[in-house]
Formats: sequence, C-alpha cells, structure tokens
Amino acid sequence: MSSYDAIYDVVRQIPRGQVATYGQVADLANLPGRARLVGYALYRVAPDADIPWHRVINARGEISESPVRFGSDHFQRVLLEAEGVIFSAHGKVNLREYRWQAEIPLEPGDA
DNA sequence: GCCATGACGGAGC
DNA sequence: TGCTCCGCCATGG
Repeated sequence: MSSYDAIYDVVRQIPRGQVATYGQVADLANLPGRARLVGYALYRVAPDADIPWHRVINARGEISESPVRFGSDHFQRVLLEAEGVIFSAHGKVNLREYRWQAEIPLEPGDA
C-alpha cells in the first residue's frame, strides 16, 4: 500500500471522453508537485489494472513518449479517439475542452 | 547504502 | 515560441 492508491483512485474517477494531466492527478491525489510519481505509478499498474491510464496525459496535452513504452503511446491515442477525444494536427489534445474538472469550485480569471 | 534515471511541471533563457 | 535546467522522489543497479 502506498500513496499510489490515491493516484489510482483519482484516475479511476476520470470520466470517459475526458483527460487529466499528471500534475492534476498528482494534486488530486494529495501529491502536489509529484507528477513524476503519477507517471511512475501508472507505468507499474497499467497492463493489469482496470484503470483508465490512457486518460492521463502531460500538461502540454500530448501523450508522453518514453523508451519504456515502445509504442503503447500510439495505443493510448487510439483509445482516447475512441472515446471522442480529438487530436490536433500537432497530435495534441485541447485541454481547454477535454480537461477533466474534478471538484474544482471556481477559478477566478478562467471563466 | 549510494548513484543514475524517469508516462512531469514550471521557471528561466 | 522553443529549448534547457532544476526540482521531486520512488525504483533499479
């Protein structure tokens, strides 16, 4: 058991057709600034867990590529597109539109 | 037990 | 606008 459970729980709450950033998940999991830990946690659990890991992307709205993924990043994009998430020509997601807004009461200056 | 790396993020240049 | 560097901390050698 570890703080990762909180991460998994947060990721599981991401609704279909929406995405969340690593930093956002980390914050919601009570781990502000530990975005890397979120990626690490997902990396370890992804294959077996029933967690929508594909709904977690980086702050740029892109799917993070890494040597350890070998190409599963492309699979992630397919899964997101299957949920209705549209990728731009740059291969990025419009976070403005698809970013999951969890229990955020109000943001001054954004609305 | 120490060193290097990493599904990231934000600030600096 | 784009790239680089630093910080955070768990995991692996």
